[in-house]
Amino acid sequence: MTKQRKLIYQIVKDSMSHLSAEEIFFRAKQVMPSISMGTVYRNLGLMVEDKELRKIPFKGKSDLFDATMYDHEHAVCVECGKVVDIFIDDLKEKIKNSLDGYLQDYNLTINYICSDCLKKKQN
Amino acid sequence: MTKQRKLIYQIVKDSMSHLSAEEIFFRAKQVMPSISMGTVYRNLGLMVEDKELRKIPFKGKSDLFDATMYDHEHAVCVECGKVVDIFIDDLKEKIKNSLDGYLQDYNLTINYICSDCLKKKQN
DNA sequence: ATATTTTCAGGAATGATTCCTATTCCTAGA
DNA sequence: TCTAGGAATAGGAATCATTCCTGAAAATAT
Repeated sequence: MTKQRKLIYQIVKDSMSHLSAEEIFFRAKQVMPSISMGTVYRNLGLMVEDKELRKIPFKGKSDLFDATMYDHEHAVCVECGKVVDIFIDDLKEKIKNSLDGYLQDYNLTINYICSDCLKKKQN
Repeated sequence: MTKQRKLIYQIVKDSMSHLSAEEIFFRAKQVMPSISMGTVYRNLGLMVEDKELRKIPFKGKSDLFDATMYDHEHAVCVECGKVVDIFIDDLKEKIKNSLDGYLQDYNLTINYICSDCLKKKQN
């Protein structure tokens, strides 16, 4: 494991939020100024393959990455951009049961308005 | 409703499959050779807004469009690219219940290997 | 220590989608 | 019927996250 990869992993692991490749790149650059975007993307991709990290794809926006590996979904507030984890019981099982074939992976992305932003809109 | 928009709608409506903007553009061009990609995208976007069409986003690939407006999800075979409709009971309700805020919309994309491709791989 | 393999930095290429601008099309009213 | 004004179009440039490419550096094996 190269030092670049270790650094990238630590940044994602230590973060309590979901980070984009660009954000990871910025943080990594403060520690290792010579690191490049290509290295960030390549290592993130490899770690996702190895199931050390999870990639959360957002169409039209940047992918986000986190180190939380148990099953959960993601909801984005369309007003403030906040991303929260969502748990839906047995979603994976339900998908498997509805499917004629082998389930490789799935992604559920929810767009919502968080309660904070709802309150602001009412005023 | 302009004739471009009517044509685009008919192409999507008449298709039994899920079409990309490029495919729609290609088909439209055969009827109306002067139509442009911008027009296709703009009208698709407007019709999605008006809930006449549904957009199925695929990160890293083209969006697909269909005219089937009831709740359903989509599974893509990672081997052959086939897209099938999937039904999961009460998914919308379950999402609402897990969410602290207002549900705007959601998208569930499933990557799987269809039974045909599974058979081919076993040989 | 040297050869071989892997990874890197930096930047160019990609490709779906959006944006921009000048032109064309519609439509309501005179 | 004619015309002014707004709406929609064609065509192409711009965008932006991501991937790909290349020569250099680093790690590992011999």
